[in-house]
Amino acid sequence: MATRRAALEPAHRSRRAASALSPTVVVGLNAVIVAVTDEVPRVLTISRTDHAVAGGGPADALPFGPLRPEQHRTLERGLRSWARQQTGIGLGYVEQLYTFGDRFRDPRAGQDGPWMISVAYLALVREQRLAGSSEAHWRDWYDYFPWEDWRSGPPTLISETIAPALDNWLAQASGRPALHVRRERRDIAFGLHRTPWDTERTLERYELLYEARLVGEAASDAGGSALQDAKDLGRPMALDHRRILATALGRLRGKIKYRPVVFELLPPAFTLSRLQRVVEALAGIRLHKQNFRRLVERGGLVEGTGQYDEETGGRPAELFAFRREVLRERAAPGVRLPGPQTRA
Amino acid sequence: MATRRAALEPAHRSRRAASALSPTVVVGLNAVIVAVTDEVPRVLTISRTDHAVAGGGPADALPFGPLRPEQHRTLERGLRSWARQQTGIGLGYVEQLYTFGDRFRDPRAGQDGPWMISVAYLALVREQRLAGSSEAHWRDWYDYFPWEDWRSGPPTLISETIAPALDNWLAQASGRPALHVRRERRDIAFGLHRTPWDTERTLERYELLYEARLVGEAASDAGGSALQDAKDLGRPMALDHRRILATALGRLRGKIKYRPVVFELLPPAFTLSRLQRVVEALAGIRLHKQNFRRLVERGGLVEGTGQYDEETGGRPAELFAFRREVLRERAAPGVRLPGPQTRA
DNA sequence: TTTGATATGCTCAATATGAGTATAAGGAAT
DNA sequence: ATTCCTTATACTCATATTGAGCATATCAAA
Repeated sequence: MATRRAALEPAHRSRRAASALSPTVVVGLNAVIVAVTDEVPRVLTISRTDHAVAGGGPADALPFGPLRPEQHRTLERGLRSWARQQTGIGLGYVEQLYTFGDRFRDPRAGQDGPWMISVAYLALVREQRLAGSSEAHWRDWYDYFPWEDWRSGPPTLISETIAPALDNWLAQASGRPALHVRRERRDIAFGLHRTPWDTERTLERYELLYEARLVGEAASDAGGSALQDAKDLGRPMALDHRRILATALGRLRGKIKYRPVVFELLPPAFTLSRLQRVVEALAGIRLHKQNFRRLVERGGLVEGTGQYDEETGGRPAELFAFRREVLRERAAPGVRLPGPQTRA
Repeated sequence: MATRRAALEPAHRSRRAASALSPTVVVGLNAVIVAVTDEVPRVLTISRTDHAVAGGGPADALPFGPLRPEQHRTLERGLRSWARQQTGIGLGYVEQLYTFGDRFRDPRAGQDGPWMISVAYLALVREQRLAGSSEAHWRDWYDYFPWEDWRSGPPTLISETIAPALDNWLAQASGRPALHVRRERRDIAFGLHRTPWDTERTLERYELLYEARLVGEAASDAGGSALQDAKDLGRPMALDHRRILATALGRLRGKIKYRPVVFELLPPAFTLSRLQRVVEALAGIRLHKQNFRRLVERGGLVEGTGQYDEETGGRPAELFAFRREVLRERAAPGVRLPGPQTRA
């Protein structure tokens, strides 16, 4: 309420002045809605035909809508509202990801378009059927980032396509220092030349590919046609939505290690194998089974329920549940990852 | 409100159309600028008299300014520009923190005010003299969060003031389940009842104190006078700036562990003791010296320069430098913290 | 009852960590 | 020059924690 003698204060004047100085900005809200089923991490996308994309065809987009100050009491509520409208899903766990503000976000608008900034959120849900009408689909996250899935070993896509293409990009560096910088970025991002693969550098990798014009969006953003020169690695998305998706993947991969967020993707009771498969799906690597089990069990993250799942096809597996008390006991209660599995 | 769709503005058609759908939002940019000197972590604040604060007096504020789409090419550039203008400092390392969007951010505005969202950034600098004119000051971070500094043991402030006050807040819970929730929040946030102190839960702690009306802002936001009933823990700030600061502290405490950001706060060459003191200042705890040294040295994070600092007052200390190659070698190259020091 | 799945237990060497003790190398006080 | 302080740096050692894998249990299907 206007308790603070708002109307009379000079501050009021200055506010009007302020907004005269700061023209309209449209705040967009984007949702990255994630679920995992059958070992595949999925993200909820909308087919949008009304967006200017390379080729003019429809493109995958994230659920999205502008903030409506008069309706949405907070950013997060606005986001939930848009998500429900466009996908029929009510979100549970939601966290803010990042705010993207780049004048050239929307290639249609150009210099004169309204400034658009996007506040992106990550939401975790248990997969559910999508309510009728919409054009929403669950898609395999790795359709967009095929190079991120190392569960069956180092992707040949990297060694056969990406690495050579980046060599080319390297060669285009102007000057020795620039070359050195590019080489280091490449090696660190893609784990080349005895650098370890870091599962969390998803954004760095996507942005590197963008810069090297190896993803479709790079060509179309620059006004060119995507279909000709770009190698088109992975499935493209509308606007900068794939960048947002890359941010989300990296964040989620990091977060599962120190906060018990995986459980948002699982039913209340689950087998340790299932838990492991969900973690593997997100992290994009395989883990040593016995050590994984030791880590989550002895780390106090889960506890057996005494119930068993008979559907395993082998020895029945005990059903476990998230152990809430761990929040009191450990400072960073997440699924610590054991070293990756070496042999089959 | 006059601010809505400022009709006289030279707005482009497209922008006007867009803003018909989504009314004006002012995007604010806030900077948390951090430096560490002499074992004290400092934050750069501005004394603002023109803000409505409890008591009407001047309050500390973060460097702040609205986004100016026509001038600022990106959010980050806008931020740098405001920071330079208000503090005279050119920022180096900058990272986005969080976007706060809460209709009631500015208590003066109330329901009818323009929606204001704030994009907050964290910047790390080496402390420097402040250019003349401004009302900028370096302030001890712990002036705002005295309960966060555990370097000389568990603060008596917690046991003597906060814990009892929170007991009171507990008692006000309505119903058994609510009580249980509050008790768990309290214990986890403040490390009470054999729960460990988690240095990174700074935001949780501040928000808990806010909810329990133990910080000045809580009273003034609700329209009351701060000075009477609130215990006024720590120095208050304008608007929700202390919440932003709490977010920054938590983020920084987390980040030093897996990214080599501390070095942004240090000169190129430093002794291990100095490095340790900076880390301790940020983390708010003391660390075991020999183990700290082992961790950073054998972790490949630093390398000796062969130079020595003679000013130690004891045996001269070797000067070390950040070892860039570590970025290639380790996935999460940060200053891992050894267990806290137990004895003096 | 054998085979093929899984699940779950257990071992053992290699590292890493927590918590010190011991020694080195300065300056200041005696 | 010797004795104290002071800070830096080296080394130790018992105790976890990890990586890697073998071994056993328990189901279904052949």
